[in-house]
Amino acid sequence: METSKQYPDFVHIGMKILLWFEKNGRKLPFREEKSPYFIWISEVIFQQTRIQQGMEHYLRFVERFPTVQHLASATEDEVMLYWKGLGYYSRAINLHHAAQQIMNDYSGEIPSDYRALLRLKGVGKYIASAVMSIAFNQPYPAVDGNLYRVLSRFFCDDYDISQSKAFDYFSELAMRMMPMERAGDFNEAMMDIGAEICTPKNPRCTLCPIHTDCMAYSVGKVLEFPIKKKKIVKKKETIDYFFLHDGQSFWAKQRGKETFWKSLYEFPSSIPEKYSEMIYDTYQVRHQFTHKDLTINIHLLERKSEETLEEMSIMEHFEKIDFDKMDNFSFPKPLQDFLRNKFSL
DNA sequence: AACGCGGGGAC
DNA sequence: GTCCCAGCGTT
Repeated sequence: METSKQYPDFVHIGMKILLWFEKNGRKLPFREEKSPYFIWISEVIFQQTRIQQGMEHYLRFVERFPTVQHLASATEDEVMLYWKGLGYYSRAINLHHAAQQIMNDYSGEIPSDYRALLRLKGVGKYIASAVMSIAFNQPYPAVDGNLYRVLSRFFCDDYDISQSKAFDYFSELAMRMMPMERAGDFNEAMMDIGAEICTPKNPRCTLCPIHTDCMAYSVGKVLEFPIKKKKIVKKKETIDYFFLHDGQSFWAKQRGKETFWKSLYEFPSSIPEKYSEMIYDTYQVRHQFTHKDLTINIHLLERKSEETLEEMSIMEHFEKIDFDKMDNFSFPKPLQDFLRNKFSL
């Protein structure tokens, strides 16, 4: 098979992209000084989150944890507090763990080595390549969904992106375009084109610096790419919660790390049979996950004295949380909304 | 190789 | 409401 370094036959396309990027690239805070730490954090936060959606979280996060040292020495609960609302909570747990790996194994310095980066929790081939290219200007292609879309359209390539081999395949294509001495700029430029021009729907092709070279554009088939053969199967699931409070506090418990909403807090999921008559209302909310359609029933129980509540054996593993202290805990979005709407907090 | 994991924007 | 977006860890 031909290798990219031997056949950089589309590098003139990469040059067009760089020229466009210098005038039209997004100005983002972590692009100012190219600090490996800020690049790493931004890649983890924005890997599956749009810039607009996660920017406030990013700014808060790096203000509170400005260095690897700050992040490593924080408690996991505090890290979760700054991650609250971003979703995919294992990212935060892994990020925290990786910060401690960097303290222990690399004296607090982000390693400038692809293999070493891959050993960090939460760092896969994409983030390792992004850090290597953007922070250290090494020629690694940052292959993500943007790149699949831009390249499959540019080359009119029907390679199935749901196959795991697609990563290597499109890495090869990217390397044929990349001006080697400006890998970081090239990768950032491709992300910007994918996010703002070569979008999944309503692509703004005429603004694209390479649309006159784009093979899908030339035959009017842009929207047919990329090809993804595997489709998502959505499952249904129901959760019952029992909301107990004494007017000042309510009961909650931290979730485990087995399934979704890792390490976030939730309400009791069951109560002794004899208390079911205390239910006076049920608040139902549907919540859409990518792979799951969740129905949440929050059963409100009549206000009881603290003594009564403490007697209930089910309460043993739960914490009593004051309504006015709830911001110190990380709740899933629907439970946060419930608390805010139902009790106007 | 297959599966689970969030939340928000566009329409 | 419905549809869409995506890398990483685990198994």
